[in-house]
Amino acid sequence: MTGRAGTKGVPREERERQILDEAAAEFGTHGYAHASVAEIANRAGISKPLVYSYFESKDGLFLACLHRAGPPLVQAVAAAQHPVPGRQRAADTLAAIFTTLEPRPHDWSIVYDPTVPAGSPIEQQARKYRRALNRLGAVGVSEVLADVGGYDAKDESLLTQVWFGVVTAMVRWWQQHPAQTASDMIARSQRVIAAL
Amino acid sequence: MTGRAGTKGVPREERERQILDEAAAEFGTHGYAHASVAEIANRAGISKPLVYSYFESKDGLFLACLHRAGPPLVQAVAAAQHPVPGRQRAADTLAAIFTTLEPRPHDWSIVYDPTVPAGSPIEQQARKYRRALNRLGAVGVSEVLADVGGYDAKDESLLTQVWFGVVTAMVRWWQQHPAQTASDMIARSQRVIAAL
DNA sequence: CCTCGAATTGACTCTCGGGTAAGTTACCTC
DNA sequence: GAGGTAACTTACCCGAGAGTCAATTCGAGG
Repeated sequence: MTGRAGTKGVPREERERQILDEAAAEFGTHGYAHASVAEIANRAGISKPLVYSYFESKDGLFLACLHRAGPPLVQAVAAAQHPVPGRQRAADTLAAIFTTLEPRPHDWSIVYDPTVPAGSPIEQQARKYRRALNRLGAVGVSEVLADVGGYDAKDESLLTQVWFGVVTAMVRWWQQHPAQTASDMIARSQRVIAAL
Repeated sequence: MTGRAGTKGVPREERERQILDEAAAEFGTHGYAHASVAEIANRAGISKPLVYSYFESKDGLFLACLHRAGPPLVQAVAAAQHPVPGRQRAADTLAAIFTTLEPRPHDWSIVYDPTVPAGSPIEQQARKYRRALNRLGAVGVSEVLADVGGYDAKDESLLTQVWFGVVTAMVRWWQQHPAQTASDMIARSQRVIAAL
């Protein structure tokens, strides 16, 4: 933005962090396909080639965001699975997700970005994280369904997708109400779950 | 695809219907921003300029899809609102939605397409339909919340968003399992709702 | 059978965004 | 203070996709 070339004294590590933060926000709001690298550079106050010099490509940049977002989520959700009844387990899982997402709520949208090109390496990586989360979610789901009985495998798949639809909806709502803290969200989600 | 110009004897009205069908599928799967008019033309077995001669622009094409998708949904959902307890009302509403969506499940994704450019006329039109559906959904939501009490306006907004997240998740699941009929979906959704 | 309009196309332009080449500034070291 | 290197930029290339133009074929009236 200065118009002049030459270093500004910001070390690579710190710059990379700034870029990743802005990229996560941009990818999270517009999705991979709509996000523009130039816009990400703008937000970070630098120029496009610097982004390309640190991360090789748009894919590389997204992948870096993914690798920062995915593992903490998987780990937190796995740690939240205790043998308690369905509603409580759902609430615990949501609490773990909100806590993990506190620094960057957009990270969820990155893992569940529907606009990444099918078959691309980034889609495969995202799918790995999603599959891990899916497996964890399916446990709670089948437990809930088993209580009532009379269901088939497709019902299970449907309810799992509904569950992630619920999480996604809550996270998106959070993104639209950034003033809310993670604790606020946990409290709200508990009230909402109780109402069902 | 013939390679030759000249009429193929298909009257405008029928061609428009074909184009709209393919456009709905394409917009529904890839979203407005990713959908390519050339690809829509391909699927319909015609060339791009014909699409532009019937619908003026990509916006015009999307708008036509919107106007075919929105009103039936709003009307069906409105008609499904009876003064019954929360769970039952949700099931009724879902049944109305699935029935309306039977010919083209992608129509839901068109009304809720997150990739339409903000501020554009098509976004404003889509927002109108969404707002209508939202108002109807909010009635059921506030009723559900009132039963337990101790909630605020933000909780209401959150639960409304969650409700539409649930519907969207179910419709998306349907799109991935096209062999299911509307009746199948209604039965599944009822089982799932009962399990909560 | 001749013309007129509707249906239809190949081939073009223009813009936008990913990606690159080559150069510029500042600091650090000897 | 003369390199060398890390942090930066401007200016460009190129492919994809929206949108346009001029021509071509066919069927229906006179």
